[in-house]
Formats: sequence, C-alpha cells, structure tokens
Amino acid sequence: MNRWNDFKHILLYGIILAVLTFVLKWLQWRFFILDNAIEIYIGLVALLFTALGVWVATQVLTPKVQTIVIEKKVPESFFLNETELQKLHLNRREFEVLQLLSSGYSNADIAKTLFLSVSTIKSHVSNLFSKMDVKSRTQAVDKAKRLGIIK
Amino acid sequence: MNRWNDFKHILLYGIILAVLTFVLKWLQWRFFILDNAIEIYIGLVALLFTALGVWVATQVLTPKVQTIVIEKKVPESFFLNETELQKLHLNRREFEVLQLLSSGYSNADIAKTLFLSVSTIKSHVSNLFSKMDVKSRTQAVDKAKRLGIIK
DNA sequence: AATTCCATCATACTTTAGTACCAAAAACAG
DNA sequence: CTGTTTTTGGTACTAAAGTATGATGGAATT
Repeated sequence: MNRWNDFKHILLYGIILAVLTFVLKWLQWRFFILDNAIEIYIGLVALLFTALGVWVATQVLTPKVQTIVIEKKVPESFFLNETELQKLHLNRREFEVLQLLSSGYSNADIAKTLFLSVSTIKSHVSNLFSKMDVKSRTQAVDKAKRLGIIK
Repeated sequence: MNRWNDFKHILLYGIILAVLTFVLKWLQWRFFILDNAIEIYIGLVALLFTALGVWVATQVLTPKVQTIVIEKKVPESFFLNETELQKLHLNRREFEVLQLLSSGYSNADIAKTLFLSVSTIKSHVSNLFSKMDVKSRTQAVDKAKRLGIIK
C-alpha cells in the first residue's frame, strides 16, 4: 500500500518531467528561442521543479510521530476482583443482595427491589454473612470493598 | 520566531538560485556550451531544484504530528473532599464516629474504641444521620464514600 | 454573666437487623 | 430419574440500631 503510494509519486514525477521536456523542445522548435532568453527558461524550470519537490515532499515524507503521555485519572480498577469473588462461593442472589447492601439499602428496601419477602432477604443476608465471615452489613460492605468485589 | 525561520529559508533559496544562475552563466562563457547540450543542463537544474524543494519542504513545513495518547493510571485521589466535609458541619466526634462506622464497627465497638458509653455513640450517630440526611449507618457510609469525605 | 455549642450519658421505646431452624418448590447436574 | 444446590419463604427469638427527650459539665463566644 505504502510502496504503491511512493511509486505513484515517482511515476507522476517522471511523467511531468517528460512532458515539460517535450514542451520545452516544442517551444524551441516552434519559436526559435533566442540564446539570451535561456535563463528565463531555466528560472522557470527551477521554480516549477522546486514547487514539484515541495509537493512530492509533502506527499511522500512520513509524518513525524509524536507520543504524548497523558495522565488520566482512572478509577482504581475497572474490573471487579473475580478471583476473590469466586473464593467466597456466593450465588447470584447473595451477590445481588451484597450490591444493594453496599448502596445502603435496608432489608425491606432490598425485598421491594427484588420483589421478594423480607424473610428471603434475611436468609440471603445471613448466608452471605457466614460465607463472608462477618457479623453485620457494615462489615460485609467494608470487606467487600476492600476485597474489590464491589465498586 | 516562526516568521524569521520561514524568511531565512526563502533568503537561502534566493541566494542558491542566484549562485546557480551565476555558475551557469560562467560555464556558458567559459566553455562555449553547445546548443544541443541545453537539455542536460535543464535536466540538471530540474533535478537540483527538485532536491532543493524537497529540502525546503522538510525544513519549512510543519511536520504532520500524530499524537498517541497513552492513559496512565493515577492513584485515586489521595486527599479527602474537604469542601463537602465542611458543608455537613460535622464536629470532631461525629467525624470520628463516621470513620469507624465505615470500617464496619458496631456502636459497642465504637464505644470501646473511643472509651465512651454506647449511649454517647448513639447520640453522635443520630446527630450524624440527621446532618447527613440519612436513615441508617449503611446509607451514611455509602453517602460519605460517594462524597469522598472518607476513603 | 449569659449564651451557644460540644461532648458526655441516661432512660424508655420502636424498629430493624440478625440467628436458628425449618420447609418446599425450582433449577440443575450426573 | 434422582440427588444436590438454589431460591424462596415462614416462625420465633435475640441483639443491635435508631429515635426522642432530657440532663450535666466544659469551653469558647458575646
């Protein structure tokens, strides 16, 4: 792709060179150009080919790559600690409950959110606590955050 | 600065043009160059000035800058949000209690830690809740963390 | 001296959280 | 199909949390 691009430019350059030479030759033959007008022609050619050189340069030259390192604040970790999560053997519901717990939900709130009875939530919460080896919701939330299993 | 740079190149270009014209003139006078050799000269001039054009282009033209942004992880904010903290008008004790609350401490734990009675802790906790406009310790912890007033 | 705020503690009461034990569908793996 | 795990729910009870109200003493402010 890049090679073809370069080659394209070289080809174009050659064609333009050939055409200009031909035009010059034709002008010489057509108008019997005077010897002392040769400088003007040379000047024109010089100008033209300078322009051509500039154009070729802009097209062919590889751009300078400038690497800028930007320090961006990234939350400590995008991803949850799956390893620690699996160690606890929490099932889907228990994990859901844990997440709501960390949002400050009461058992009644969680029950409403998940369309379950408070009894069920209490069961899940109790099982969650024993699996996490804690004794209260605040401890559970604290531990979960420190382990990185919830954000 | 940039203007002077550009001007410098234009000046250089002019000087080189003048010198080359002079050299050409000198060669014409010195060796009585033949008419049919003119194409060679023109070709040489074309080549030279193309090269010149390329060189000028590389020097003058602003390089195409390809910016690569690399995200760098920066540790979460070291400092607490003092502004939000002051808005709540928490006193020393209430803030202490809040910190212990977020570590999963029960009222009894906090009482033992601060050498106070559970009654006192309950008072502080109640005042804290009304100041923070929450109804439970888990809500308080969640709000405090979201506001960034505790780590 | 009076006022305000902070910190302490108490009592009484209500609500919520948490434990223990049980039970029964539902989902799922062997 | 059978045994296991998950999910659901209940009752009964205990522990802890949370509310309301009041009291006391100290420190700083006016």
